[in-house]
Amino acid sequence: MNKQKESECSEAETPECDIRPVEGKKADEELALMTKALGHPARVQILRLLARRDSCVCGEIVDQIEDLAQSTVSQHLKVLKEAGLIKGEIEGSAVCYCIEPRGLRRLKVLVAGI
Amino acid sequence: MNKQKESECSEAETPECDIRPVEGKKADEELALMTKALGHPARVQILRLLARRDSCVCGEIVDQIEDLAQSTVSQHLKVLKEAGLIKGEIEGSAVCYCIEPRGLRRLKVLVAGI
DNA sequence: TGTCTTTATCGTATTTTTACGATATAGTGA
DNA sequence: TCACTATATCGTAAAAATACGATAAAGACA
Repeated sequence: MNKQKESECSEAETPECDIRPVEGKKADEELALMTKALGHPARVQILRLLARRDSCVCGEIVDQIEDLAQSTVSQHLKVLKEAGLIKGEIEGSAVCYCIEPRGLRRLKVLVAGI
Repeated sequence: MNKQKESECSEAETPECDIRPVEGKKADEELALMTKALGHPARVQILRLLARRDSCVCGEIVDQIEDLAQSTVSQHLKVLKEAGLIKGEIEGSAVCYCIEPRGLRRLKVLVAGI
């Protein structure tokens, strides 16, 4: 059984990352990395799951992603984390995942800028 | 040497595709397919190349993508085409590629809707 | 302490992606 | 007709992604 603790996601973000260029070689690579990370149905589902909440999700992600083993979901979480789209914080015995607002915002800006 | 013919991209689009849902399993798969297609620096570069123009680009794409063989670029174009993000029209002896406005718009809507 | 829960990591098999050179296809123009 | 050009496709090799079960790690709690 999974508990759900509602821990805070830090929503106060410094806007430094939002003023980087939205095109050029560097931006191309950045956008490619982020879209590649999002390029799997399970990862889209996870990102949506987290984006819909104000708070982090602790220990119920595996249950919500259908038909995938725990280790596989963990791997998908890692991909999203490495792309800077989500973050995971150890919260007692569980790990709480939430959106990395800067990363998601950056993705949206880059896609909108195409 | 590559010629560049400036052929028209049809910009008048029926908006049917813009009123589909932006979340749910179907939308997740759609978004995953599109972002996966975009998840490579060369393909981001190609999409940007085409998005910056009003017209199609005939036969100079390979030159602009550095360090990749012609056959590889052709493969990347195919991936983008299959994802509905670009289209290619045979224009005399050359093939002209341009943005598929509906597809790109759909991608933007889906990403913005996360 | 020992056991349970939760999540990450490892090892591995399978599939997919990426990239290339070679070749096919189809139009252009001498 | 015969080259020449532009693009796609084929065959193939190497790398990366995907998924799983098994196991490790670390906290919770009796």
